[in-house]
Formats: sequence, structure tokens, C-alpha cells
Amino acid sequence: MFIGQYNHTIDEKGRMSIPAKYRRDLQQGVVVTRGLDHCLFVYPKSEWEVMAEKLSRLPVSQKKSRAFARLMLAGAMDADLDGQGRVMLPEYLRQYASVKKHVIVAGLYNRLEIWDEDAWREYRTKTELESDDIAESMNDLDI
Amino acid sequence: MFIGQYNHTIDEKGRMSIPAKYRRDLQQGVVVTRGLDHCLFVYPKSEWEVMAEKLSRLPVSQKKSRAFARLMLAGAMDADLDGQGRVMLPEYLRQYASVKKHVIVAGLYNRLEIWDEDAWREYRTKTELESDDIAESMNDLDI
DNA sequence: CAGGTGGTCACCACTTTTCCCCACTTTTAT
DNA sequence: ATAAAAGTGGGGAAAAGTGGTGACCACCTG
Repeated sequence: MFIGQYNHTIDEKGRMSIPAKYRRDLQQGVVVTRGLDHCLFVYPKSEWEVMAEKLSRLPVSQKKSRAFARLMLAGAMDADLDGQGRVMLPEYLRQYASVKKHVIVAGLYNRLEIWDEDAWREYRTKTELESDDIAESMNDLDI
Repeated sequence: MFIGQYNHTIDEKGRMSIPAKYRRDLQQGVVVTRGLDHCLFVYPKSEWEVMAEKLSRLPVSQKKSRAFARLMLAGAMDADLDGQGRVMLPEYLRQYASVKKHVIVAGLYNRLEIWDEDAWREYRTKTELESDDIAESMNDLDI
């Protein structure tokens, strides 16, 4: 279970170190994909495979299914941690999330999220203002 | 399982190198064919058999099925990787996908797709606008 | 039939990227 | 305060990507 948030940096080679607390659960490798709200999602391989299997069953004939599969599958990239517990983030993913050097790594139970530091701050202040609204909506989910 | 996306180039002889990660599953040879949305589909030979079988079962009486079968079956071409892991893309396929020099190779679980770089970028920005719709679709899949 | 032409294929060579390891700095824990 | 762990940066070896040359074959042409 991943929780918490960390400030990390991406070096000139596009590598980012995974918070030490998370590493044990990610030894088998990770899959990084384009996430929602322009951040990156990081799944342990085992979690990912369940999702990929679902995605593979979408009908090729449907336009929307193809678009969805292309976003998620073609957007995904599997990686292993190096000796220092880092992963390489390919150029196209860094661009998608517009991450430069300073990023936020957040734990969200079964996945991590990688945010550009500025985008994160912006998102946080925006949602804080709407937090009452958001809380109301959560009613529907038994929370 | 093919995932991820890569920038590759087609040389003057029409050859394109397959991303190294994919090669092991394509050693037995590939089938390249006209795909949907004006890109090319690349299947491992074994996957192609499954696909071709499905196509052969489409009702001959339906105009649209006939068109689809002709697109995929008549457009197909089988090829082997050369010593450097490349395939030769025949002229008529390059023309169909209007690929010139710079292409995107994307992994979509059981097939690859080859896109002209510009066409890909255009497609991405277009579908990005529909990302709300896409998020909805995730709901249907329990993701 | 000999020679020329065009195309394909296998192999070689150069460049770029990726991966692996070592080293230094900063933070955390004892 | 000291030791240990985590985060960060960089150098060098290896692999991948790309472009090119030359052998080989079929076909056309004089």
C-alpha cells in the first residue's frame, strides 16, 4: 500500500529515484503510463497486468476503444529499478506530464503518481477551494 | 505483451527497425497490414492466424464486412526481421499510412502500430480533447 | 547469349542511447 | 556525534538505431 508524498528530482538522463519506502513492492518492475489530469501513473507489474488484460479485450472495431487502448497501452512503458532504485522515464512521458526537474511522487494505495511540482501546487490550491463540493459528491460513494 | 511507443525512422530502402524490446516475440516473423485510422498493424505470425480466421468468418453478404476483409487480408504482407531486427515495408503500405521518414511505433498488447509522426501527433491531440469521454470509458471497465 | 539494370538481402560500420556501476552529498536514525 | 541509508550526479561499457556497401538474383535489352 502506497501512501505519502515526496519531493524528488529528475536528472539529466531522465531518471527518477523511487522513494525508498515503495521499493520493496516494486522490485518485480513497474509500468509507467499516461495518467489522468496530466500526471503519470506508476503501477507494480502485477497490478498492471490485470488492467492490460482488460484493455486487450476492447473491440478493435470501435473507434473509442481504439483511442482508449492507444492512450493507455501505447502510453505505457515497463521499467525495472536500477541499482540505486531509480527508473528511466522516456521523453514522451516526461513531455506528457510536462515534468522538468522537480517532481512530486505521491502514493495512492495501489499506484504512484508523478507530478510536475508546479502543476501539483496548482492542482492542490484549486481543489482545496472546491473541497466542500468534492466532499459532498463523495457521499454517493459511501465515504 | 507489447506496450510503449518509440520514435523510429524509415531509411531510403523502406526498412524500419523494430524496437528491441519487441523482437523476441517477433522472431517467428510478422505480418504487416493496413490498419484502421490509416496506420499499419503488425502482428506476430501466430496472432495473425487468429485474426485472419476471424476475418474469414465475416458475412460475405455485408458490404462493410467485405470492405473490411479486403482492407486487412488483401493488404497483408508477411516479412522476417533481418540481422539488425528490421523489416522491409513495401511501397503500397508506406503510401497507405503516408509514412515518410519519421514514424511512431506503438505497442498495443497483441499487435504493433506504425504511424506517420505527424499523423500520430494530430490523432493524439484530437483524442486528448475527448479525454473526458475516455475517462468515462474507464468507468465501464472497472479501472 | 552477354551485358546491363534494378531490386532484394546479408553484412559491415558509425552514431546515439541506454544501462550498470562508482562516488559524493544530504538526510535520517541510533 | 557518528553511522547508516537515501538521494543525486556522472563516467564508461554495452546495446540499439541508422546508414551504407557489396553480393546475388531475376529480368530486360542490344
